[in-house]
Amino acid sequence: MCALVACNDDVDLNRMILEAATQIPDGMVSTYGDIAKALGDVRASRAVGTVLAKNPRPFVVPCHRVVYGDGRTGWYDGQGNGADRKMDLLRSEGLKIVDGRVEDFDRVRFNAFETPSILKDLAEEQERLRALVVEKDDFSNLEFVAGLDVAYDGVIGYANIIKMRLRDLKVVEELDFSAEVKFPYIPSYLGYRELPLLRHLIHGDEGTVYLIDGQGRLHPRGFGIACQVGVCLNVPTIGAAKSLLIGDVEGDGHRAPIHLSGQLIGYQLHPEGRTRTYVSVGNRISLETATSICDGLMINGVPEPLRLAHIRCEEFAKKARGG
DNA sequence: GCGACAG
DNA sequence: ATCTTGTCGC
Repeated sequence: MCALVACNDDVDLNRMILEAATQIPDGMVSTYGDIAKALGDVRASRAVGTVLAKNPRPFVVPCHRVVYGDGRTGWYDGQGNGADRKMDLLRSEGLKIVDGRVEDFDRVRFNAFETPSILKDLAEEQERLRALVVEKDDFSNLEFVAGLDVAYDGVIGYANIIKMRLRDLKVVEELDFSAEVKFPYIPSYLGYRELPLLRHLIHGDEGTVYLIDGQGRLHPRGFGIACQVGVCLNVPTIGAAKSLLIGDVEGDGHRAPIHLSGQLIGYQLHPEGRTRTYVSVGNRISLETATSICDGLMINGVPEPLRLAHIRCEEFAKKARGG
């Protein structure tokens, strides 16, 4: 009997980024990339900037001490404003700023962060769980497809699931769930941002395959969000994304193969005159079945359950805001 | 100038 | 993903 597989889906990376920034002492600076590296992946540097730009506690969290990699001080409020304010604050802490750059950058650059290398841990977890992905049809009496999507309003994520009967595409179930999201968007770590929401909408109904808005095996570590949802909740899943994260498309046909390090990992679906959809295995399904199912759902240019879930979670977010 | 990466 | 005026096209 295959049980659910645990993964770190409750990481508060926003908090960890702010906590790292508080470690920069008065009179020193660091960079967005330095913090990202300390957290385990330099590719999170944009996310570090995004989170610090929305710093809820200025001064308590000295985000003004975080500058660009070349020593330019940059903006203060994340809206393209406050460059002078940031330079004044740094000067008041004893730093020299010339032409918008920190003087003696190397000498005042703090890099002794004490923080878990969390992103490295998560990437290793993805590599480990990837071995648990089942790439063959593992379900009986497939009767329903459920599409999931998430919309955002500030720190809150609004998730929705639309379940349809495959036979006639009739919507048979719909569910909402919202909660605070504590993990920023970082390419290749999307599952850690959205699984905490999606898990409340998935109950492993018999005869149901789940369509996830994002990649499955078409991922740098072969473990995109569709795999993570599938393995961690032990359900059949398909990854269907609107753009490519990795992989090479062969031609631009209606159903073009996508290769990753020489292996056939996905298909591009490209209906005439419409946008492309990139399909790959999430879990407990074969690539051929996953692709055929998606193909049959492209009645409005994108897989219909995802289109409806997208509309619904945006309405959900708007309504919750009071609009 | 090169590379640029799901939502 | 979200921020957003006017503009283009079915």
